[in-house]
Amino acid sequence: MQVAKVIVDVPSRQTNIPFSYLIPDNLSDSVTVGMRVQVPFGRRKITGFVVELSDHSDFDGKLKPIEALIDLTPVINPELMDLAVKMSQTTYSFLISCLQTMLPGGMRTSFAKRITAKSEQVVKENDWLFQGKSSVEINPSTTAESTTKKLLDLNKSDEIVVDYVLKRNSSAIEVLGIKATMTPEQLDKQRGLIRANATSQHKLLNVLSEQNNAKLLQSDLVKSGISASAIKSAIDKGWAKQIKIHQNRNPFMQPVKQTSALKLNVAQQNAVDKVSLSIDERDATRFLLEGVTGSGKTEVYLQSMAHALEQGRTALMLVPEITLTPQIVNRIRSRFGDQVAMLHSAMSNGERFDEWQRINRGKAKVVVGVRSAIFAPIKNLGVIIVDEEHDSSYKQSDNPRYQTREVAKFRADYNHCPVVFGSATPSLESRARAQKGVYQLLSLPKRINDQVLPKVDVVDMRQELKNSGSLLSAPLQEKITEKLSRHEQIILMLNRRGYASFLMCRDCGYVPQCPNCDISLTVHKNSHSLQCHYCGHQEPIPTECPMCHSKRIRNFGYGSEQLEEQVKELFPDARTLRMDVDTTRKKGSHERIIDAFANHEADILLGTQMIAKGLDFPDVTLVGVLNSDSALQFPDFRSSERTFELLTQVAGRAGRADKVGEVVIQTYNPNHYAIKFAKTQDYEGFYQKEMGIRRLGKYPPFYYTIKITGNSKNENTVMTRMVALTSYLKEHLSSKAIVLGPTPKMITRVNNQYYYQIIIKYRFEDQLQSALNRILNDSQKLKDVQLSIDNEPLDFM
DNA sequence: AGCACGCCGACT
DNA sequence: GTCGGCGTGCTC
Repeated sequence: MQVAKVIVDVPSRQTNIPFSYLIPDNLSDSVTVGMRVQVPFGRRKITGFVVELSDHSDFDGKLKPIEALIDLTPVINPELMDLAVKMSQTTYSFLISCLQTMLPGGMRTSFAKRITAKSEQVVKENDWLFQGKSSVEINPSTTAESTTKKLLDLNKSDEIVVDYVLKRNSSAIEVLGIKATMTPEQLDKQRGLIRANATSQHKLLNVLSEQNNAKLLQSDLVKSGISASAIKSAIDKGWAKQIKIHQNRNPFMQPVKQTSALKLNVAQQNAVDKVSLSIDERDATRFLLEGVTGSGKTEVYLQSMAHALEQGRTALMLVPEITLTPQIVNRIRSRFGDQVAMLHSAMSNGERFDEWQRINRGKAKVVVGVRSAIFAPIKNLGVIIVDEEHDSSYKQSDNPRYQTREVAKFRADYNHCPVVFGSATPSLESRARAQKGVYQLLSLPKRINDQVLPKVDVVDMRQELKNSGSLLSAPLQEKITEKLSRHEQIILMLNRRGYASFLMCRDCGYVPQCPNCDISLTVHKNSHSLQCHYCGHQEPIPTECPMCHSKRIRNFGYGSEQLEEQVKELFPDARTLRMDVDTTRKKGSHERIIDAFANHEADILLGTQMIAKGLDFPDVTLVGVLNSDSALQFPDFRSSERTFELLTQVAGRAGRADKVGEVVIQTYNPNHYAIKFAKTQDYEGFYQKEMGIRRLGKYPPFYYTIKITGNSKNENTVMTRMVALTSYLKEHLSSKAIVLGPTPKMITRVNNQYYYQIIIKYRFEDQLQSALNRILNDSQKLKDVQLSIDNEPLDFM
């Protein structure tokens, strides 16, 4: 008997165990661990991952056979299989979720329900469903309840057959395009029929007649300034027809010039030597590479990776979400050429699938990517680089809540290779480990070419408030004027957390709240609506106060939109660019804004955090942080660390070329240590001070932490359950463990669900994992409260 | 998560 | 009497 143990694609606690299936004879040679299979499960058909092959099963019932193979080669290799199991244990999440997150998005398969009528009569009677066809496909997750009921009836009366068809939503390599249907002569005549000022349509006519036989990509046309509506009207007017183009995807836009290794300074050379030695000796040393912006960390990464390749091994480099710009990728590709594969969230599903496939086939020797790239199926790793290791995007915020740094260590152990964690402002956890000798510390103390650090001014906004109340302090305004007159560029950053603009009645103080959540609604000017950032609720902006009917209901607080308005008022001649979630929502718009600013199409770039990181504009000589301390307002133990990090990062943006940069930090807490150390760019000073505070507060890195969140639509139910959990935990953990709570979350109600949390702080608790698993299992039965566990949460909020 | 079975209220 | 509400439990 040949049996495959399968983890089925049903994310629930009861199905979080392998199910046994018979391997039919025709598949007996092909089924391997790590492949996905199609199996019957109850009445349904679903996908699953083969996790083990065996000659027997412990299940007493009758085994069903595997129906089909989805993959011809394993998609999860043995290393990743081990990792998935370990990860599901440490993150308290389902094994199936871990396996799924390892695959590139778009490779997920799902089943569509196919409804087939048993007779012509049935088709006719149910035109709402069949619309003349004898068989239709239905997506189970988007089917309305009323439809489901009707289908059930039809099924009962034996009028239809329901089965399932596999839907593979990967690699849709088809993109929209158009092709001319008229000859150039005919197109010429069309010119007379459209308005002279319809520039977009004229342009399109030119392109159509010049490239009369070509298949034109819609995205290329839009890029060259032809509007989508012009394309649409071209199709309507019969100039061209819409076609689907099979595109050979290549995520790298242009070819890059080959570059070679740069000369290293003493500290850099030392770092490269240490890492190389560790690669040669195949030991899984963890390095912490600490060096300020401009100290040449990237060159150390590149030469370490080059060394791994020389030894016939491979390299994996991780960068934070927003830092993975074409600039960075090109720098890596210029060194390693076509052996580089890139995995980035801004790529399309299809592009990522292609890159993943190249890696899985062993065609790529270097992988560069964001968080999820840590699961790239690259074999024979020689070195792993985690750049900006403190960055919060390395922790996944939903299940499985893994920390990329920890996954990197697992893979390093498995491959016997070193990991290099690099940062100008390392996380306290990593820096403390370096202190204890768990990580090996490598320092790059000097900036390349002995560039001077920018000059940082701190402006006390409490004084400024008395004077004007403007967002921009007088000293900052002066500096902006000065830089503008010299045609130098400026970056203004607004830390938007908690500073979104809301509506308030000037007469009675009423602030519109979200009906589903405990939070005020945010004003969105461009869509002219009030929106809730937590549940997505939208409503129109009222013209009068619903409470007191006053007309004096106005914006309050500052968003980047308000900032832009104010800047335009104060500096009418300056050209501004805004970069925030609103202006970067569309794919590629992020790059477009960066390029535009780099090309001096604007004098002032303003926006939120995302402009702080990784960008390199040599002509920026002034950076202003308008509300540097808004993070400090948050009651969270990491708020100082975040503030310091952010300010240090932004300061690094100013004056990287020959010009000395200036930084203006506006704050209401000029005496806060995070601000003071940021002013002098003194990471080590900050580290010492912050460690003292963490020790006193029994926070990480002195204690490990776990956050348990519970939610329910009834506030009392969650509260009682969480109180019970707290006493259970106190009973089952040692007296040294600290169990805090339960406390309502800062925003207690979201989407009409009430959220409460418990924090556990501990050092050594061997009973913890089993206690938490028991809690999760029990909560399966009592499903009035939803529980989720976050191991080493980023915040306690 | 689905999907079915099963046990109690308001209706042709 | 039955249709249908959703609580409970299983899926190899």
